[in-house]
Amino acid sequence: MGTNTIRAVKGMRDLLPFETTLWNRVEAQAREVFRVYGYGEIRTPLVEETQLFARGVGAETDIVSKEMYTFDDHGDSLTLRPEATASVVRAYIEHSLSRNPGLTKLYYIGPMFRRERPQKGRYRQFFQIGAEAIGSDSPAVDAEIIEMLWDFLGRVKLDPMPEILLNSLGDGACRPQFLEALKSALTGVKDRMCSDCQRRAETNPLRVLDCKVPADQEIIEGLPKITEFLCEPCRDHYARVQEYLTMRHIPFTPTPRMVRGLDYYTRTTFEFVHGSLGAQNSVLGGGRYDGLAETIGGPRAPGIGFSIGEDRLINLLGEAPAARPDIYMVWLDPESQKCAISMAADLRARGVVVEVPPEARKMGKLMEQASKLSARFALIIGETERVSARYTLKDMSTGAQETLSVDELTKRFS
RNA sequence: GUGGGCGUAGCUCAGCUGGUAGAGCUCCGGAUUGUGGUUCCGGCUGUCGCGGGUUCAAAUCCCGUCGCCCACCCCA
Repeated sequence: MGTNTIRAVKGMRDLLPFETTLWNRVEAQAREVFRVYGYGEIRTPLVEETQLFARGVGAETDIVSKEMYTFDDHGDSLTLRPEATASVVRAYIEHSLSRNPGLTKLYYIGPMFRRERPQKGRYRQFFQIGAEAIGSDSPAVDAEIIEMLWDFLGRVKLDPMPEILLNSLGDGACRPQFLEALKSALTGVKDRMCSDCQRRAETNPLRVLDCKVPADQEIIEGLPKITEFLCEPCRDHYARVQEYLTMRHIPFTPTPRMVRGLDYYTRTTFEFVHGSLGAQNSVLGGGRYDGLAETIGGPRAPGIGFSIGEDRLINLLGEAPAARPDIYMVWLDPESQKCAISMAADLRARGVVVEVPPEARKMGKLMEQASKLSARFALIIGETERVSARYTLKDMSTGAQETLSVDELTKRFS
């Protein structure tokens, strides 16, 4: 690798064929699950007005305050989307989707951008598969969306399945009271906590609950819990989400200490965590955002959604078997090449994976290539085959050969 | 933004206390001008990340820098 070689920019990577087969499989599975749950695909722009994220996601969040790719476009401040929920809700408002009958259920698959220091399972361009159900605040919607995720992860055969952490963050009526209680409790104990927590106590008290420093755990145990402060409607909502999940036999762990990094979350929040992901153990996260639409200037539109870290999910799934040709065309002279080309066209039209070598080579080399590419069969086409109109099909794993007419051959592979 | 580890061939890596670069795999060719996977023979590829310093001499020691990885912060 020379010094002047141009390489992919930091935190962004190429996905090569041996990886994309698995990516495509996962995405196809996601689309199928979304389809049967009644979700339609939405494709929003990768670039939005910076204000959308500043107001939607929250100006004080880490994402907005220090991780966005923002640039000036002839006087307009634009940014590469760091997440998709704000865009989807923006589109929901812009196109008056609330006029459609029933819930608006949308899904998306695509790249997001955050300028963070890369590490395992964290990239500056990363992919998310997500969905949003907008237009209802019913707890049944919360449970169904989690069911859909559980269904999806089962279908892609994630093993073991992740742990579902569940919490409620309350709403505008009760969360402020909890925050007050938390802040006043912290003033008494923060001096005995780690330096990060002392800082968080000021900037983002909720995050203190999420601290992993062992020495702080006992103190955190003694802090107020959000669930003790939920107002009646929020308490009821949370209880019913749990009932609906239990009814569906979906295991979950109520986790009052789990908080989320985006400002728009209200009530239900959840996170699916997996042990073998390193420090970035969250495979997906989501929650309810009953106030988001209003925050970005629309009508009230309660909603709930999630986003799956596709890079992380893929990480957990291992590797897909390599693609291999069904037939490698071993042609031996120019006339046979023509023959190989036209037979390949017929076979490919039937979905058979056919490889036609581009240049004339010795038969031994061609067989060697067929073998190296793990072709299932080699089809030998030479003068002998042409004059008899019967072609030699060799099974590469057993070495058995047989001669077939074109008709027999197509029948064999249809 | 902060900390730690690591940068030698396409890949995995060796190279001890400084003497100016190697192995395996891959790739290409031949043994084998109509038969591969085994075997044998031959061959290609490196500014030893980059820059500077010490030295008669640096892949090796020192400084700086860049990159990658992991962790922190935070999060998908």
